[in-house]
Amino acid sequence: MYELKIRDAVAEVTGLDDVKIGFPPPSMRGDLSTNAAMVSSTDPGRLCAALEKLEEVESAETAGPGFVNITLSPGAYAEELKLIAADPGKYGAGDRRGSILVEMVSSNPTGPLHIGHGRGGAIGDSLARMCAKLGYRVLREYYVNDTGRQMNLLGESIRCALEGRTPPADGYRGEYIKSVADELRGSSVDSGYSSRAGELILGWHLDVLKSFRITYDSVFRESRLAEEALVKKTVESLRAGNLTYEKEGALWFRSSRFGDTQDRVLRKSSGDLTYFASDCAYHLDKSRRAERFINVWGADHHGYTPRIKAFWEASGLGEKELDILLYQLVDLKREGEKVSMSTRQGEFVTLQEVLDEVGADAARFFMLMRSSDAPLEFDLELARRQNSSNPVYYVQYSHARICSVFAKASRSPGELDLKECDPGPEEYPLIKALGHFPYLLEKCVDLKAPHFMTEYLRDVATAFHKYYDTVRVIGSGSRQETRLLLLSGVKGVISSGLELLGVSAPERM
RNA sequence: ACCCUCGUAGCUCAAUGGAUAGAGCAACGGCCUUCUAAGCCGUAGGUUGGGCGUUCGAAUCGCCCCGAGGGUGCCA
Repeated sequence: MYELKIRDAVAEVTGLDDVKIGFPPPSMRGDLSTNAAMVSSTDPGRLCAALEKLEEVESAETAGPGFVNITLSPGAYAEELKLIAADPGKYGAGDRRGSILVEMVSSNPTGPLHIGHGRGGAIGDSLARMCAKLGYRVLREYYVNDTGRQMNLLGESIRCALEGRTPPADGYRGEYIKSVADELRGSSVDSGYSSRAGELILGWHLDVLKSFRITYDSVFRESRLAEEALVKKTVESLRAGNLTYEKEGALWFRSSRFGDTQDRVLRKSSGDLTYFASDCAYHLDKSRRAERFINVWGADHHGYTPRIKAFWEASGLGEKELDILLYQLVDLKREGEKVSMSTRQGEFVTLQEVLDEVGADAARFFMLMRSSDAPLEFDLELARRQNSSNPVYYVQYSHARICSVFAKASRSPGELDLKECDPGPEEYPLIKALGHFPYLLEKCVDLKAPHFMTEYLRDVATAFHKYYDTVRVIGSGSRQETRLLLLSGVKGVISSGLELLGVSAPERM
């Protein structure tokens, strides 16, 4: 954890609270670099002197326009490797406190999940895994809109399918409607088919997500809000707080006072409460279940975020962090051709179909390779290809190669002798790659950007493959134990990293 | 019309205001008698859409223009 230690030392000297540690360009001397002296107008010489007091630092020098470049001591490498090899699964784990609730996917149960839902799930779940690794208590929640117009339409569409009639013009069609209808044939229809159908489809969703390695701690149904009169209560409390007004027969929330572009209707002139009112009630209820919140939403909802944030502020919840993480939609391609994604016609490619075709490993890795801000091009052919053009195999292959070395050496990572740990310059670059893991993990969580992990794992895999190519492990005499320890460390970081992405680390390929 | 996101190598994309803008794929040329060649090494590829500004320093921040996608309901 030398990177974190050095970062904290730099923070102390410069007084900055967001110190960035980077790597100097390859042509320059030094293993780590910081611009903190420039940014904080600290005398770089003073920073160098302070850093050189650390046992992890061999030397520190000023370079360029005021960067401080740090050269690590041999002891830093040895200690880091011992730390990793002693308990690879625990390396990078943090002791952060508090609870985080991650809401993700939350699809209406009116049709199958598609690839876009998968992206939201992959981002949310991986972020949740990373938060948990840093020590937070994490809750994954699924919010289900199981009431309202769309659900009524679903019920109506099922009824039509059962009675052999054509569905309403704006109703749902497609093979899955027939499947649902078949399941419900002959069951009681006292309250229509919508609620039974919704539960059935919700079950499918949770099953697909499970095979996508996403499981939930809670499923919150919108219908519960009505049952417990929570929407009414929420609206009443806004009204009592003088945050609403009546206009043209409707009740409006003064969201524009809290940063929204306009006020929003809570109760229509028809007397019905809006979907927004339900969502407020849901967020109010949810706010009691954790200290911090992350909503993972498709970018098509971005216009909706100011009003929810406005409600959050208006309800006095501003001290609890609510992050709405938006992700751009997915362009599905097959051999370079865009795959049609029309929704109501039932022609879209479902998440299940993608999983059947490329497997959960490739699907998760691909969806996490890009920044959430960028649209994702998902090429089914590439994801399915079992060769070097597929990046997920590159990372997994490094893990399999290591397992193979241990098998060949008839040793196992758990039985190595830490006292034999004595890395030299050949090992340094690879240890340095491993040593970046704790810092990178914090970066992923703090920037809510799990895609950094995919890039990092490719870097580690590259460092490993280079090492493997030039350094012989088995039969290297007195060096062998150190090298096995290093491989054990690489194996640990790769499998931890893949685990955080929800991707398997195969022992053989 | 307004708002949001994006525009970086032939393609897909990285880069939390830093140093000579980096990877992968595709192309070309090398490396298996040795722990998995799903690997490694090398070559080539750029006016970061265009312009003006802010500053020690801009792909990143501001303004204008061009282009792509999304959003703007008393729908859910």
